[in-house]
Amino acid sequence: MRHKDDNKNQAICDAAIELITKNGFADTSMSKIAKAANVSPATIYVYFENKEDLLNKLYLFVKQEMSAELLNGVNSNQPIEESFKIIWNNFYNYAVENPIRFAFTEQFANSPMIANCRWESMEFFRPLVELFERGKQQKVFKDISLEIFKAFTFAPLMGLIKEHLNGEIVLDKKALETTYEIAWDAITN
Amino acid sequence: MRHKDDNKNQAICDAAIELITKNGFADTSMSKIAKAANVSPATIYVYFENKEDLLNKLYLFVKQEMSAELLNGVNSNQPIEESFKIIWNNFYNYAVENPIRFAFTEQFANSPMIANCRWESMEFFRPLVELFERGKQQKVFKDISLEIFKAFTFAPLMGLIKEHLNGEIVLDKKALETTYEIAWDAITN
Amino acid sequence: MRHKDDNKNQAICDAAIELITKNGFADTSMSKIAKAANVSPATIYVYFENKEDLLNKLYLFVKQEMSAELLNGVNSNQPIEESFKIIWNNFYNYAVENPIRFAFTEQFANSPMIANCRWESMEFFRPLVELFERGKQQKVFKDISLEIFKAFTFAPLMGLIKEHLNGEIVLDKKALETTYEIAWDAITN
Amino acid sequence: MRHKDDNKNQAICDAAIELITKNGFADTSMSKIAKAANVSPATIYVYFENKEDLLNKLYLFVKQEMSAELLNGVNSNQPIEESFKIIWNNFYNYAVENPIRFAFTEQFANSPMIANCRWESMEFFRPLVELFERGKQQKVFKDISLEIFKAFTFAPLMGLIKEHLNGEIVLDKKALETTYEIAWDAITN
DNA sequence: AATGAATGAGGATTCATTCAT
DNA sequence: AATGAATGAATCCTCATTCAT
Repeated sequence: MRHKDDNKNQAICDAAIELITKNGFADTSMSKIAKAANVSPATIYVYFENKEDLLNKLYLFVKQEMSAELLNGVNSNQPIEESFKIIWNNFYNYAVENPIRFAFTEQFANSPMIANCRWESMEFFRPLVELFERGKQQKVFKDISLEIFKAFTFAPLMGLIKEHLNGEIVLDKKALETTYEIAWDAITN
Repeated sequence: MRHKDDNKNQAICDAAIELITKNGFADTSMSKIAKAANVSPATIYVYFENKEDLLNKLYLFVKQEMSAELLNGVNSNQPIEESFKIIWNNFYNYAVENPIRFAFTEQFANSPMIANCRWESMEFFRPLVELFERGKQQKVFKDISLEIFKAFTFAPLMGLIKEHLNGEIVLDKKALETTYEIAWDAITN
Repeated sequence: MRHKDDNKNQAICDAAIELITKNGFADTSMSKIAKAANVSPATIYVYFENKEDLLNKLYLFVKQEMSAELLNGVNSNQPIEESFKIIWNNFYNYAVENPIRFAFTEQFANSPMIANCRWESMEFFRPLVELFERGKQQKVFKDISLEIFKAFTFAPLMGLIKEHLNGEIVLDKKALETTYEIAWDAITN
Repeated sequence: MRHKDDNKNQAICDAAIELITKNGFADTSMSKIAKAANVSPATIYVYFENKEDLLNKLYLFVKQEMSAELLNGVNSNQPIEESFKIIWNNFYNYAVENPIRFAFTEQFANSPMIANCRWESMEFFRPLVELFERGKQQKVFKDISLEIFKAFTFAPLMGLIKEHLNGEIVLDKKALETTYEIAWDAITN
């Protein structure tokens, strides 16, 4: 018996993410993924039940990876603002260093495929939610809902990053700092 | 020569938007659109060159319709804030009253299909851009770029509306007001 | 608008029946049928919903055709025996002249695909059932069920015809006559 | 060298027969057989050369088993009629107690897969043929061919059993007796 | 203008089989 | 002997589009 080849699995995932990001869901077929991954179409079905399963696992995988990067350097002994700023920069860095994966999650999140798969319900985003709660308790953050919090922190950041990656604007460190300040003011007392 | 039938055109557009929003691009074929519009597949090609053309025209059509609604009641003699607030509420009302069209544009905007089709380059969004410029000149708005302006006004609002339409939160008039205030503070001096 | 081409329909049916008879269900794919019928695979789906639909319609079509041939020359004013003998010979002639269609129905009838599709429930076989009932009333036939009647008339005949068509035996007019007499004796008082 | 495992062989055969009977040849793949037999697909190829080999061996295996049951209690010192009646009842009992295997052989026999595999050529059915010859010599049976003999004995019986197993009729001991009498009369002087 | 028929190309998935352990 | 991984070929079917009317 052969054992499953982790390289193959990774090759399939990478190929799928890249193709989807470049050409969209509609134009990304299992055969194309297979070809890009240098694998037989049938082999994909050794690792994933079907296309939907592949897509879902892909999304979860990237989100998980992203969340790990996001929380890099964060701990609960830091002042709220320090943690927040680290996350803010981590987010920017992850997106800029992994533009394809970032674009992939954005496209995925806005498709009807995973309407029911909420951000904060994911285990690996919990630390972020807890940070927010702690900030509220410490009266650092305004008394607003998590959703409004996100709406004035990550939503603007993500929008700007998208435009940056599309080449529509340049979001350099300085612009990032400006944006950070506006966001911070918007959510703090 | 007979005239093209506006009803048919409209039926095709409506069917396409609804199907795409409900099932995604990948599951929306020309035949399905035709069937949903009570029209022959061949008929679609009387009104649109091909699928890509249909999709693009669809997007432009909805965006145009949306922009008209957005500016409803706005004129350049009003104070900046009044105009802005009207637009803010128009946006909310349009999205809530046309959830399918709103979801359609969101899905479309995040797909690679129209990466090169910028918002403010569209003729019909010009009044909004002009309002922003006027606000900056009058020192009402901070001296920030249009993109940052959007990032702290429409981006948060759209995110919250999406969650509202998905049933994840309730964005009532009161919550809308709260959000408005945060946004207004974020972009004004 | 083009109108449906009866030749195409017929070509598909003929090709399907021939392939199935020659190679069996398992080896008869839609593409092979299409190729044999000189038609695109997609064209089959203009005439039939899917493979199952094609197969069922095929079976009904052949059975109907067969029943029409069977009753050729039969009328309710004839003596029972005359009618019966005509049907007997019609059956033989049909099978010998249409060996492929005959083999097709036999293969089909013994597959689990149409377990629920009973012979005599088909409208077009009714006259045969009625002949049997009349014969019983007139005390020509024994007082047995329709199933037993079939078991000693058509079942033996079909079995022998199959062997004849397979080249295992020769069922000439004389042997047919012998068989007829045994069958007739078996079911009559 | 380890021995081949008879349990595995049996499990594969049973699974194959059941699946084919339930779903037909077309829907019975090697993987499905393997899964149903709790065995790896590759394991099947330890016991059988390929799919065709498996199917043929399956058919022969069941036929052999069946013939052994058929002749149970028969010996050449009995009167012809006694032997015949025993076989008749054995047949019925086998079919009713092994409906799946019985249905399997029927389906198989009517498919083009084994068109060339004649009944009486099989070694294990020889005693039955010999009984027939002896009956003819003793002038018990009519002077008819083996095929006609079968046509009025086993063919009717098999047809009725099939309908019985399909739930279309009830073939109880009494009906079986009636049928037996008709058959016996049909083939005896 | 409008349309159902027609189609080659391609969709997702499963096939029978072999490989490497 | 036994097996899960691996696969090219084939499965059914749908696609975007064009044709003929």
